[in-house]
Amino acid sequence: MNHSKNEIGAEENRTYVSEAVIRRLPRYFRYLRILMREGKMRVSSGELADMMHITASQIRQDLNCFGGFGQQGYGYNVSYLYAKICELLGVGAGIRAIIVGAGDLGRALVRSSMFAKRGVDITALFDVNPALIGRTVGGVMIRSMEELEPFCRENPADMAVLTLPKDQAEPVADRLLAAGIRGFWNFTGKELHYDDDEIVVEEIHLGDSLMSLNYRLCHPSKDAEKRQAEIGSDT
Amino acid sequence: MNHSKNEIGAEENRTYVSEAVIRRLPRYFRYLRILMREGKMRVSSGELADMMHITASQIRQDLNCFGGFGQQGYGYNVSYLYAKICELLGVGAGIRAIIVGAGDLGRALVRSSMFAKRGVDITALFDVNPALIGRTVGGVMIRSMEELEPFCRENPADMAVLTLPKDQAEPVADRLLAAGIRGFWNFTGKELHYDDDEIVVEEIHLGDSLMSLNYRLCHPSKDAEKRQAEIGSDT
DNA sequence: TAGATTGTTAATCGATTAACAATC
DNA sequence: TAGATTGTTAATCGATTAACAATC
Repeated sequence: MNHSKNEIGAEENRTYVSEAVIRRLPRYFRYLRILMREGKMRVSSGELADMMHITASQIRQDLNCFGGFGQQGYGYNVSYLYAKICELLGVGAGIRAIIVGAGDLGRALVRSSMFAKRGVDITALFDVNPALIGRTVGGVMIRSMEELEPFCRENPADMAVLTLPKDQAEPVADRLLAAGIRGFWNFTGKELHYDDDEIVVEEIHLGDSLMSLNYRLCHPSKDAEKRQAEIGSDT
Repeated sequence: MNHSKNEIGAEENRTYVSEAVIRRLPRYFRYLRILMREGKMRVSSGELADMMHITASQIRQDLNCFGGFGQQGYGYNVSYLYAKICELLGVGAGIRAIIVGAGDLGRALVRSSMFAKRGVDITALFDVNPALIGRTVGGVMIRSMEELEPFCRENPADMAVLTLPKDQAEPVADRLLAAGIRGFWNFTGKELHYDDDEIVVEEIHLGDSLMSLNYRLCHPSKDAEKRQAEIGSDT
């Protein structure tokens, strides 16, 4: 990723892009990949909508935030649209990340193909545990936390993946900010909030996700309740 | 969890509860725990709002979906409200889960304290890999995929955590549905969609989350851009 | 009682959907 | 040209915020 300037895209008529739209971009990315794998050349908003379980209107509206990627009467060219979405999502921008915390989760992440697939380069792993330091996981060396600042000076990173214990999240995030890191992928469960809108935080709260599932399991929708009752009276 | 009937709560004047509200409930759960740990007896919507970076109005609106948990002029009793939220989220309902896929992620999850903390009981792990079968991780035995149906017959589970390869997600989910499972915590990256609204799916798409972070790193907000430009001209 | 803070209604804001003219 | 499908505006829907009366 280019660290000296931040000019983007060129022609794009970027107005304000809502959070909701941003969250759908990776889904477009994934479904377009499926179409490419299937060898489809073109796709209409209607077809894509059926695949993705959203409306065609929403797709056209979303894509038009970034420019006219389609063609009237034809639809969208799959590989062209895919290329555009990749560009938007920074695939190929050479984004560099470090992982802080080499516990079960940190190690599972670095061993996965997730980062490579999306063009994110993991340059280092850090941990406090002396038993881990020096070991290599998924081709990445585990370093001491003392090396954090000197390493970042030599190898500027765009983001840090936080997979360390909750109580260390805030102090470590502060060190990372001081070391020039501007993005956090935060798995710690301790939410990070900054006023500065140059600092980007993506929270992954697995516990919250689990509980929302629990809620829906415990509180069936009215329709489901009704059906359940009918089954009950059948027996 | 009670498998024979699905009566809920009792007095609650449950109308429709939106997805947005459901997703905030686990946050209330977490922040109330913090207040309890600190020994606070009462909290006002304003105080809680400051902690959570949301508006007091939203908190009052949210909680009133489920009934009047507060008291005018006083605020909310922390432990009472916490108990109510726990009840809503099914903590203590004895929810039972199995994990399908004992790879890095499946093993990382079962070894974490996440499930225990939220009253979810992991009763089994399943995998196809003969080298893993019979081993115990986080106190849970890894079983063969052939045991899936017989095990579920003997030990009905409420949900399955899907941590297996993408291409197996759909066929395995179908087997689980046939075996009576109604909830999926889906880490596979292959989205599951069912018409039946008794079937609950919670998608965790780590790749999508990472990409949305990438997007925001590559596209600084207008404010941030302006500031960046000023810094640039200073040097 | 006076002060505080909820519960709840009304106003605002934003996101989704529908409709259709533009155009390939 | 006729048919298809986008780009875009307008209508609808839902969620958030503001306001204030109820009440502890």
